[in-house]
Amino acid sequence: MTTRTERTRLRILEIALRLFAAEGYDAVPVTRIADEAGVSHMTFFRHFPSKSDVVVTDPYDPLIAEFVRAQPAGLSPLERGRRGILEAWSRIADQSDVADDSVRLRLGIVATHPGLRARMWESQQVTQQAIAAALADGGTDVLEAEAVAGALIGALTSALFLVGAHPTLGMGDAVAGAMRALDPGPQS
Amino acid sequence: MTTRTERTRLRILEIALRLFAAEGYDAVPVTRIADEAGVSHMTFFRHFPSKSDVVVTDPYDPLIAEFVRAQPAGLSPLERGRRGILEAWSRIADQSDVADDSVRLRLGIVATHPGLRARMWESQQVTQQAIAAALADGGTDVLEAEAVAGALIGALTSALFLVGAHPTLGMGDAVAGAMRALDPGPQS
DNA sequence: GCAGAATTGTTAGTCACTAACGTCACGCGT
DNA sequence: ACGCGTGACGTTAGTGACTAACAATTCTGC
Repeated sequence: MTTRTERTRLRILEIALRLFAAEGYDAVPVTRIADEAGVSHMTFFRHFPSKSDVVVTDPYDPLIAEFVRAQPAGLSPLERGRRGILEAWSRIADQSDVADDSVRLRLGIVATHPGLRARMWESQQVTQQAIAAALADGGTDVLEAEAVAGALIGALTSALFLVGAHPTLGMGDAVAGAMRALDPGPQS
Repeated sequence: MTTRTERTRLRILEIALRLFAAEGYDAVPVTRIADEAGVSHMTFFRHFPSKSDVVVTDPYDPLIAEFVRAQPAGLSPLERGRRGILEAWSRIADQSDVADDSVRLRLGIVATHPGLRARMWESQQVTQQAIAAALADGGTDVLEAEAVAGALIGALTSALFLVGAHPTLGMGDAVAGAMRALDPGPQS
């Protein structure tokens, strides 16, 4: 049951992504997208609070934080975060359609544009804060929780940008590789 | 020998920071800053390419990458990065004046503003890329180098935001704490 | 003091985004 | 099937960041 709102939103989104990919993000004004979608620029902004949201929005679940919270308290904060993200990813990868072409297309657009990279990082901050809160609730002190969460999101974000820049790199491999890079290896 | 350019730049900077701190970043238009500094808005933009540069610019040296590169090749990439940043920081802290009040003031303004946080992260990306390149030159594969660099900058950035939000937290302590959070501890 | 160079000002314009308010069409109940 | 209320959409007018082109000013070396 697709409502009218969803249809309009999707139409705007597809046209915008096509134009951005073809002509470049900065070269395409919002009015152009609105025109080609047969709507006014106001309608565009009602569906996407800002131009960049078209390309940056995907609900990278605060569900990640739940998986972090679920890790055994005996582990170091970094290790809890690592494993939480890995588990969350495998859960997400199951219900596929996340690794679909639209995501890759968006990552491709974002990866080449510093301002959009920053916007994407900004959008990940809610996840980062959720992870930090999960760790801090587990008794980790605030500075360490914040630093670990920042590191995890930083590594993850870098990996996703690589995916956008490298058509041959799979998202699953990238995420797994990023988390492996933070693996301390066997502890003494 | 302070040139005219430097004087004008400094005047704009001081007035802008004062206004931002007093009334909020979004509430102060560029024209207002220009007026109070006795210049036109064009002069503002000639000294600061964008409004946010006033608050986000400080040359957090690509010197960091040199210290990373200088770490022994036997260590893991993460460990090389950790130690490189720690050494770079101690070197920077020596020639003081980095930890001065202006930096804290700017961090305070940035920390409360999501868009500015993103801009600051964006400005750290040149350092991140330099670190990634340093690691990749040392034989680390690209994904791991990129992920580690992202993690380091992510942790560092989070720590700096905490400094901005917490007047009692010292910058040195924050940086040290952030790096400690990524310490794998004694390896087996 | 004067020529040339660097710095700044003026003006006019583009684009992202917002507020207020009017209008129309969709889909719901009857 | 048909009206009617609500939500989706349009229009207009405006603000603020930022740029280009060119004119005017101040500064500096000689």
